[in-house]
Amino acid sequence: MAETATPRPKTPKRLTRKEKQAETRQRLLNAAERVFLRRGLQGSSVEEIAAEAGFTRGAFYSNFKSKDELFVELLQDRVYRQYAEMAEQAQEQPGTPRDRLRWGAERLRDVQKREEGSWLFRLWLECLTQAARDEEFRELAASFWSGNRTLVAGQVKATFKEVGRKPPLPPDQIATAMIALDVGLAVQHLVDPEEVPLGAYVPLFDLLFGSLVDTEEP
Amino acid sequence: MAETATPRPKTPKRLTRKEKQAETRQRLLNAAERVFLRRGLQGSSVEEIAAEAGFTRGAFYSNFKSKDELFVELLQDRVYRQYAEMAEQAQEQPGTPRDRLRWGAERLRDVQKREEGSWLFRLWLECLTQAARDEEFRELAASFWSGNRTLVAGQVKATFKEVGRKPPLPPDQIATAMIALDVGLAVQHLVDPEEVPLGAYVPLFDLLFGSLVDTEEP
DNA sequence: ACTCTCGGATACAGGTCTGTATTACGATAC
DNA sequence: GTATCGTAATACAGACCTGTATCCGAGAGT
Repeated sequence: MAETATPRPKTPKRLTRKEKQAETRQRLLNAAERVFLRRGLQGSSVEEIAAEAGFTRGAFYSNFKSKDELFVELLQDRVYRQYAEMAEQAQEQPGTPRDRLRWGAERLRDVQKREEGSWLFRLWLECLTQAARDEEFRELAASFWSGNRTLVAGQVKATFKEVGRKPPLPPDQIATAMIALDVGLAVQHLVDPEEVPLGAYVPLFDLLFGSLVDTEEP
Repeated sequence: MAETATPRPKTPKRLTRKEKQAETRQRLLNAAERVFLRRGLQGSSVEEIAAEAGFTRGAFYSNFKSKDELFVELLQDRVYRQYAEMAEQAQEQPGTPRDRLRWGAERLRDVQKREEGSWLFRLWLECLTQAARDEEFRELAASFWSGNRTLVAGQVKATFKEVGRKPPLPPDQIATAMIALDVGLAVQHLVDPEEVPLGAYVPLFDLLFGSLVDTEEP
């Protein structure tokens, strides 16, 4: 019904071919995520990924150059989407600096709580391990965290300005510490969810960073 | 010539056979460490490990049941040795609680600085990634960190008692945070040594945890 | 309708890995 | 000196994986 209503005679459905391929690509990416999670990056075979998506290797190789390439694309897609979203919302949070800090901690906690976020974290771990040996992956990880750090550092700086205090350390070092706490808690929670519950996120962020941004000195 | 000089007729050199095998084992472990570091856990083959040690697969299989078993033994051996040493020394550190905190941060930093420690950390990462998918590895990692956490928590508790203050959060949560900071900094440093230098360790630990244990409130 | 194109399937060549089963050789014991 | 024992070497069977090269069939253009 939509076709006849289209006024343009030139491109009624011209994308069908491309669209179909794009869908294949997406199915491969989704399948790859599942396979990577259960086999690891090195442990996954192109064959299994293709099969999981309902294709053969032929489809894979006509869409991607290699397994690594697919992995990088997958990770960038997923991670940037999630973080961009969070960064956006952070800007417009109301309340005192400390409130905003707690809000941020809650969000980081929720990311781990949601299955989707936990998957993502595991993929990151995969990337990290590869990064320990492989320059290309190291740069990927570095550029991602560098961007993140800059972002957080910006917020830290702005916050100190807002409360009219001088940061006790360079903002990017404080940002590094916040990221470190996030990563470190996530790692420990992954390994031992009982002993390191996600509930630890908020009180710890509040305890360690809260006093830095309080308007009042105790 | 040495034989005739031996006074004991019963056990002149009875261990030679066993000792030799023990050496083979050690050589395999050392070789495995090197191979794991350049290929990863999954990426390493039994063949390569054996070859690196100057043996064939035959030697491997008559000493270990599987690659995973060897890995676990390797990691436990290396890690426990290092941490045990540090924990021991920590007990007998002089100075104020804050001094001891800084000393601890310096030690954690130095572990990453020394090549040996950085290797160890990479092996841990390998284990961690495996732990994301494999129950057995998860338990290994969990038990290790659990022990560590208990240890640190004990120190935290004692320190608060010493300065006569009540911990703002349960000691084991604070311990979790300290471990998290260590892990998180190490990870970031691994990926991007320029942006996250090891020099950040001491000031950050001091900033975040120092005020908790000061005898004087500001 | 008639080709042309290209996404995906299939077949193939070559390589690597694991684990076991058998063997050889050197050290111990008698 | 000879028999024994056990460590490590070797041979082998089976599985799996990667890339490439080739083929087929369904949209797209005319």
